[in-house]
Amino acid sequence: MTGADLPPLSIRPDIRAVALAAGVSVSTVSRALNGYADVNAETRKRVEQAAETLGYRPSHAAAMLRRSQTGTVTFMVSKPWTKYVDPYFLGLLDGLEMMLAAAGLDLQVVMAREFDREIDVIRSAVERNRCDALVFARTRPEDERIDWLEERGFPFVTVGRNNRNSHNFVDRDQVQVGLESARRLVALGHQKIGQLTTPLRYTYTHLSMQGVRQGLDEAGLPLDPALIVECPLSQKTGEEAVTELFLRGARPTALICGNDLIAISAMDGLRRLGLTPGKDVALIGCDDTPIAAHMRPSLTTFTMDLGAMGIRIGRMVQARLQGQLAPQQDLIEAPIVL
Amino acid sequence: MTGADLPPLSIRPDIRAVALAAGVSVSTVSRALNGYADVNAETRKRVEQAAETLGYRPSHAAAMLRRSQTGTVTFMVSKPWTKYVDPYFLGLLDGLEMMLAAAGLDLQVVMAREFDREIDVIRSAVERNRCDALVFARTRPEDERIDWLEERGFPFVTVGRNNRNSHNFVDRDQVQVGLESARRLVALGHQKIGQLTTPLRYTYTHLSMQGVRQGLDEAGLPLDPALIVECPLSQKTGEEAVTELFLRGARPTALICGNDLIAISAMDGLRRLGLTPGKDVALIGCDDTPIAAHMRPSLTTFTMDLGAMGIRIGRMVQARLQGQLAPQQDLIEAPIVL
DNA sequence: TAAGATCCCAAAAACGTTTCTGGTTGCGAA
DNA sequence: TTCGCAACCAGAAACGTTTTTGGGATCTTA
Repeated sequence: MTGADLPPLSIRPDIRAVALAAGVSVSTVSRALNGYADVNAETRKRVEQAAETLGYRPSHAAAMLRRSQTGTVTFMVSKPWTKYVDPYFLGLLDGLEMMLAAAGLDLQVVMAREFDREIDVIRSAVERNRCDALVFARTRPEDERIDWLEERGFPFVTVGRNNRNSHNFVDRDQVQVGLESARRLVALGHQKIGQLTTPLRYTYTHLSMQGVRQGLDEAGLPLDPALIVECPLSQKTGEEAVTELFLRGARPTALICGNDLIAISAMDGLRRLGLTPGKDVALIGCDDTPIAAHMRPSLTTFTMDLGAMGIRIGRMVQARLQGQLAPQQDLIEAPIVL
Repeated sequence: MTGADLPPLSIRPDIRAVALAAGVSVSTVSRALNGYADVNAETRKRVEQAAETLGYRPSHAAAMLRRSQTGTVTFMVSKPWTKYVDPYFLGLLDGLEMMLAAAGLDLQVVMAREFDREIDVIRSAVERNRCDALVFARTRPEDERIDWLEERGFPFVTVGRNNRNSHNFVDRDQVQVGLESARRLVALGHQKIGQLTTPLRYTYTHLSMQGVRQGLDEAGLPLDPALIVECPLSQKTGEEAVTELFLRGARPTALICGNDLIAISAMDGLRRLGLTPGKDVALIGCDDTPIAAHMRPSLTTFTMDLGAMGIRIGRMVQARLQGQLAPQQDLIEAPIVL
């Protein structure tokens, strides 16, 4: 007994160490711990016991190398639009991470800092094999990201649709949102209803506008293009839009806003013009940001269970990763909140 | 020529394939591509050329297995407090991701959904060897997470301090914030200055209060404990606090609020009591959430460059990962915004 | 009792890198 | 010429799993 062959103490235990301790082979340990069927119940217990007492943690890298997968899904956030639309982001991430963690998957976050780099970021992520699936939002009617991924058969889920909708997505029922907005304002007697829309490059903007159009149609009201302004995603976006609107002589009595920030900054714009928001011009928002609830006048908006949305995305990712190829698509309702 | 030995087409090329194409050994390819010195310039060029034309992407899993590291840093977000403090989160993540990406590191996000699970989440992350470093916020004076990690020598950076400060951290200069808040209100003639603080379990709350106390001292004003209410991180937090304050008979003429949401909901509370925020009771916030800028009355608050903060964190992580052991600590200023 | 089946498990071959060890060249100095 | 040294590179041994292959028991069935 020289002691030279003693196993090193307090070092991360191998799968070999577990096998030794349990008195079985390495392969049996692997099968036992991974829940394969062809291992005796008692043997499995012995292995689990050994792993437990040794504090064995399988090496992720090794497992992933062998299985040739990564065990992570990547969420790409497009920076330019998130700065002012934060709440959207975290709630979603929360639900998503919960589902993924339960499935043993990691969540990675990458940022696309410029609009036209989004495709590069995606390409890099999949070509370097850093993830098994992708999630991203702000889809466009013609979305090269979707095209590229579909072409390659790489798993992904989007928040929002494109004009083909042959892939996995989750989306708010934007048409319904637009429709309800219009109906509500019509019911209040408004005839000249304006729209401060989110950027037109995004699909959801068009869907929302489609809903509004439908609502106006129902009421026999015309759709006046002069009452529509596209708003960029900036801090004072609504204020500038309102100014532009009234400068060109349009006099809406109500405004349907693409999101809460547009609505809230539009209020500033109205005040600057000497108008009282909520009285002279009715406003309706969309998003239910936490702070919006404290605005005066209070803002009517549409809420959404982002956590639930994230969970559904997580489920879709999982299903897709388990080989389910038929596209899953989910529209979630966005109840109005006064 | 049977064709049987033809290399398979359109399959992910090996490092072996590159070696073959470049007419050099596998190890040379590795050293060439990883920028080692002992490889002839011309050879290196040939290797890079071959890798390029083959579209070679090294397998992350294999490299990480061999190097026995993960190439990712994990950001833990504690859910309970983020729901209403979103902006804090994304800006930080943005800067951090930028630095990490530049260093070839991945950013992973995990959520701690319950307060007392934070340590479990951290333990799991490091024990399962899923990351090379950790980042988290909401530090407490006695923070078991910090203790645990320090004990183990695992690299990490926090947003915020504990009562020992022997580790890497980035923080806003909270004392300064409190001090300036108090000075400002004192200068406006206020004598009875209340505080609606963030939860006392966090270090930054105490630092901020310390600053306020210092400001009051300077002016020879007493610190009245009856004017202080601790606010949980909820939607109506400030409103409830104000109600409690006035119910117990305290009549502050100014309120220093721990964050913008507290301040904004406190306005609601004041209105409910028949008081006019900004006139009857002055308010001062902290955080500069994007929407707060549109409040009426407008809110004085403290801003912070979160992106820069994230970048500094990223730098610290990198330095630590490269073996720099001396703790780096950074206080960033938080200018007041009216 | 022999012949399959069935149930477990061991051995070994991957997975694709990095790094350690050592060997071959070419060159200047002894 | 010989030796030593530097520069460059090849070979092979890891890294820690999973999965394939195959084989020895044990159990059924005829």
